[in-house]
Parts: sequence; C-alpha cells; structure tokens
Amino acid sequence: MRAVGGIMDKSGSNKGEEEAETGRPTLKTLAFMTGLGVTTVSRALKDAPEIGAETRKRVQLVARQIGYRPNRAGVRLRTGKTNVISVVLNTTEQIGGFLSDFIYGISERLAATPYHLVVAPYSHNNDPMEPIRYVVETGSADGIIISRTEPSDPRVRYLTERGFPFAAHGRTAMGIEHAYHDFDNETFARLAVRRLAELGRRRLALLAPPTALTYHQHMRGGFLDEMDRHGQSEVPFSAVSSDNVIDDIRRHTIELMQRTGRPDGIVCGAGGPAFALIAGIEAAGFKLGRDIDLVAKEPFNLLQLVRPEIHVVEEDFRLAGHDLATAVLSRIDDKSAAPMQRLVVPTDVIAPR
Amino acid sequence: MRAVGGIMDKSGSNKGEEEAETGRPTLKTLAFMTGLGVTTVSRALKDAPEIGAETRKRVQLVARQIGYRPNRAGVRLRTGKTNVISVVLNTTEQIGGFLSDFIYGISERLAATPYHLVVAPYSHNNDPMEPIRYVVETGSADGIIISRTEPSDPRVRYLTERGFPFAAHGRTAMGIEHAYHDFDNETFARLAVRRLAELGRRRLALLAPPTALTYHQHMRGGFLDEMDRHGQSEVPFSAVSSDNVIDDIRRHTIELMQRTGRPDGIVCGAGGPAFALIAGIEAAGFKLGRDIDLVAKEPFNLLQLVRPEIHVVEEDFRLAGHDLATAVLSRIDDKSAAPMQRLVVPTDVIAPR
DNA sequence: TGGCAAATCTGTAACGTTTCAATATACTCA
DNA sequence: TGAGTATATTGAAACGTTACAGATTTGCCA
Repeated sequence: MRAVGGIMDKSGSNKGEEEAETGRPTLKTLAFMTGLGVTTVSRALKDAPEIGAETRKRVQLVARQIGYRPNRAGVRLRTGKTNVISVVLNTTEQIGGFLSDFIYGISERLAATPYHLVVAPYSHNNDPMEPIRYVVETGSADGIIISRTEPSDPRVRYLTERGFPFAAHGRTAMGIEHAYHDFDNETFARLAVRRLAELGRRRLALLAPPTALTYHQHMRGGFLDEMDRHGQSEVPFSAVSSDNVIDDIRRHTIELMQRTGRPDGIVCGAGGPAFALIAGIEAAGFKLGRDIDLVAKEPFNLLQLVRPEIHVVEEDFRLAGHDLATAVLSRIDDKSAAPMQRLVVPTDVIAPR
Repeated sequence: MRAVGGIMDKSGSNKGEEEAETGRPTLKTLAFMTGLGVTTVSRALKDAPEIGAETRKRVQLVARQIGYRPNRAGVRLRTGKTNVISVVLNTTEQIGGFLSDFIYGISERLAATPYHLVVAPYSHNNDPMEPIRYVVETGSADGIIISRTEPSDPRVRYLTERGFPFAAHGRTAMGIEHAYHDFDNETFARLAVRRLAELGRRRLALLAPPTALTYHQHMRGGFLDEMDRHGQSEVPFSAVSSDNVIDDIRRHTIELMQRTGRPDGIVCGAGGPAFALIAGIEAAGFKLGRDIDLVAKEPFNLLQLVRPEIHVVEEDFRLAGHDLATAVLSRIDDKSAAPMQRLVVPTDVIAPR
C-alpha cells in the first residue's frame, strides 16, 4: 500500500501543477500558490492552532486576494453541513400575506452568516409533515423554521425526537421545550376587549384564527376571560376563521350584522381579514365607530391609514423572522443550550386618529 | 495501473459488503442490494439505453421501495448542477409586499420539479450586483430570477454575457433578448387616464415607480400620451415615488393637495402607496369620488374592499412568479431556445362598487 | 551522541455522484 | 474457426472538502 501510495502521490501532485489556471479557485489552487499541502491550507483557513501563525496569515492573505470561496457541495458532501435554513410555508396562507416581512426578517438575520434561506412550500391539501420529513431525511438543511404551530404539533414532536434544530412561530402545549417566537395573542385579545369596553361596547364577536392553531386558544381565552371581567357577552362568529378567503369572511360578516343580536364590537385576529370585516359591516349598512367598533391586528401599517376609525395593535413579522432565524442558528450551534423562547407582548391599542 | 486497479477493487468491494445497513440509501446500497455495480445502478435510474430493460426495471423498483433519493451534494459536486433557483430580492422593497404572492407563484411552479428556491436578499444601500455575482461565481444556483429591472440593467448584461440562465420581472431596453414577465404598465396608465377622463377629471398626477426602473418609463409614457389625447394636463408629483415610505408619500400628498393647481385625479402605480395617497388626500380635507378620483393597482384585492370609491386594476404577482419560474427552467433546459417573454396586458379598470 | 517531544506540515481516504475507458459475454458473418 | 460487433456491465477517477494517521523538522535534555 505504501508503494502504491508513493506512485499515486507522484501522479497526483503532477496533476495539480500541470493544471491550467482556470475557473474558480479551490483548496488545490491555494495549495499550489502557497506551495503548501491541501490539508494545511484547509486548516490554515479555519485558524487551526497546529498551523504556524505565519503560514496561517500567508494562506489567508492569498485566499482573500484571489477571492477563494469554499465549495458548498464539497463541504456538504464531506461534512453533511448544508449551511441552509429551510422555512416551511403554507402556500395558501393568508391574504396579502404578512409573509414578505417574515421572510425579510429571516434573510436579514442570515445575511451576515454563511447560511442560505430556502423556501419550502406545502399546499393546504398536502401533509404538513411532508416537507419536514423531506428536509430531515435528505439532510437538505441544518435547521427548520415552521409556522402555524399547533398545540400538539406532529412536526415539533418529529423534529424534537430526531434532535433536528428548529424554531417555531408560535408555541405548543405538549410538554416539549422548544425554540419559538410568539406574539402574545391572549394579551392582544384582552387589550382589544378592554378597549371595546371603554367604548361602551357590550356584545362582542371574535374573528379568530383556525381552531387547530395554538394561538386560537390563546386569543380566544383572553377574549372570553376579559369579556367576563367587563360583563360583556359574546356573539358567536365561528363560521369563519381568519384563514378563510376574503369573500367568505365578507359574506359571513354581512350575515352576522343582520342578526337580531348583532355585535357592537369585533376583535379581529389578523390583518388581512379586517378588510373583509369592514366591507361586510358596511355592506350590511352599519357605520364603524358609530354602530360598531373594530380592533384589529395591523401588520403592514396600511389599515388605519385608510380607515382611521378602527383601532389597531401592531404585530411585527419582520422581528418574528429575525428572532426565529436567531433561534435556529443558536440551536444549530449548540443543541444542548436552552432554546430561545420569546413572547412579544403588545402594550397598547392605537386609537383612531 | 491495471494491477493496482485489481488490488483496489478487492478492498473497495469488501467495504461495500461489510458496511452495516445504516442511514439513508446511496447508490452503493442499491448496488449491493441488486448485486450490480454502482455505475449500472446510476445509469439504470436515469433510463440510460445501454442498460438492459429488465435490469433497469429491477433497479428502479428497488430504488422506489427503499425510498432512494439522490444525494444533492454528490450530484452537485460531480456535475455542477445545483437544482436551485435563486430569487434576488430587495429587502427594502415596497410596503406590505406583493412579495408573498410572487414567492408562492415561484414555489408552486417549482414544487413538481427537483428544484429548490433560495431567497437571496440585498438591501438598498448594497450593490444589486453583489448577490448576482455571488451566485454566478460560486455556482450556487442553476438559474436566477431578478426584479426591479432597469432599462440598462447591469445584471442583465452580466448574466447574458456569461450565458447564465435568468428571467427578469420587467423588461429592459438594451437590445438584449432575455426572458421576462412584465405587466403592461403603459396600458395600465392609459386605462387609468381614460377612466379619469370619462369622469371629467382634467388635472392629473401620477405616483410613479422610481425613475431608474424600466416600468417607470412605460407607465409615464402611457400616462402622458393618453392625457394628451384627452386634453388633460399633468400636475407634477415627482418628489416621491412608489418606493418611498408610507409616511413620506402621505406628507407629500397633503402638500400636493394644498397647491392652488391641485389635481382632480391621481394614478397610482402600486398597491401599497395607494393607501398613503388616500390618507393624504383626506388629511388635506378632500373627498375621494367627489373632489378627486384615484385609480390604483390592486395587488391583494383589499384596497377596494375598504375603499369602494376608488378605481382599481388588478395585477397578479402569483402569475408573475409562476411565469418567471417557468421561464428560467426552460432557459436552464435549453439555453439556445427562444426566451419566454410575456407581457400581461390589463383590460379593464374595476369601477367603484 | 541519542532519544524524545513539540511544532508544523503532509498524503490518503472518504463523502455520493457521474463519466470514461474498459471488460465480459453473446452473437454474426465470412 | 476466427474476427468483428453489439450488448450489458464494470472499476477507476474525479468533483472539493475534511478527518485521520503519519511524516518531517527543530529544539531540548540526559
């Protein structure tokens, strides 16, 4: 074997030197230029202590000069590290989507790192587990960001069981400590109800998120309890959720407003659907601020601009993206560290201007 | 060399057979299971004609059974093919972003292919060329989708010169035939102006995109020419573009409305900014539909819902994403084929309801 | 002087894939 | 029979990287 090694060696190093200077530089290129071995160069670039200080500097200088960039496929094949974060999104999600900010938040955080962001979609009729399994099974990312978290979320269980780094937009309730960023929707609902109470509103309806999602519970819990304190009553409005398409919400809102016990206050748990609520209320012939008041989430700061008579609570999706990216990264960095858990508590309802 | 080969061979195949059945299956696993060579398996999976029909079927059956999925890093390292499409986005882009739909459009198209979508952001103060160079130099994607196209776009030149597959959201005017999807903003402007003419509006202002972008020319061209035909005059409004932040637009709109020669009609070239226009107009004490009329783009079908008095033209960003994905794919597939070029022409302005 | 340790540096093998250049087998034709 | 030719299959090498197990040099101590 030694003899064979010797032979291979000669032909091998010949190749390196014969090769025309072409294409993008690799470790071999650097090795040739510095007169060092490929291994040495590799280590020098990652500041390994067993490489002489002078050599290290020299290699790094040359590398910088010729613009060396490690080949991702090489690293990935050898180490399994992909330098990719995968964000799994529901394609049929929401209207006019908060998604832009969410994605921008993630990208911004990732910009200064070697990580790339890949967007893995799944449609409503598909299994939400599918993209998750794909990533884990094929090892196509180092970490995952999920949204639309459920109280007992199979994705969270699956990822936790396998020790795969992830962070969730939203909490769970399954006794698993995992990284998350969440908006405190209970407090949101309380603030909203309180505001409506102050306005003298007595019969409230809630346009809640789909029951399957964790924050449905939070929002509804806060809504009911706070109504209790103020002696208000609920007008049921469960035919639609904030996931429904605009037109459904508008139609059901009209129906809601035409009931005898119609509400005089509505809490809307999302930004887009508020538009449909407004349209519905007015189509039924009622006037916002007079017959009824609306408190809604304001994700793009557009709603109150054209409808100053509604009350809004701001929710920052860019921050959510940023947080979640940070959370996965730290998870990847050290799986045994405590997972980042951030709950953003809204403090006030912005009144009509 | 032959002798050496023989020796290596023995030890090599030993390894394969000794190896514990673990982790995810590779070609070697399949080779072992079928009793064939790795090469044969590789070829059989891609239906190479020189592999016997029976063998081919057998290999494919086994592969399917054990859920074989080619290792992307391996393929990428060997062939240079990444199976990635990179979409380059400006992080500071627009308000409330049409981006969601754009990205969903792309993902949807890519879902049935082996391609992944990676989002490469750049911020306003950075060089737009930077992410492009990065992708090309590091070969980190097979194709690129760009937006915010300029008449003489350095990215288009760069990518074309290198024969790198790409598609642009928007056209250029530099004598280069490239793939694009564009919304006909000239026609949009004409339709808008015509509508305002029908309403008897005589003094029009245009909230245009930034002058650097190609569609600024288109929109402005259509706007001016059509005004000419109807004998209308322009009220200059170039202090802001649809890129400005909401609050700037609102403030400048107030200023605009307070001039002596204030407009009685406005054309707004984007969805988000229309909200700011409305807010500004009303803050200045004027009433939409009475003192002034507004025609705007409606990207999320929300605007007219709460402001039925404005006139809208729909622009479909999901379609744009879908188209652009298709365009890059076909570009990757065959660089010599004619690039897909699609111009979506709006046909009508939706009147107030 | 010889031996040992520390400090640097190095080649080989391996990750999973595809391409190249064979090889083995069976068949055809003169 | 022998040469030639399809047909089917194959190992080796390579893509760029890192981990492992050496190898070389230098300095120091006994």
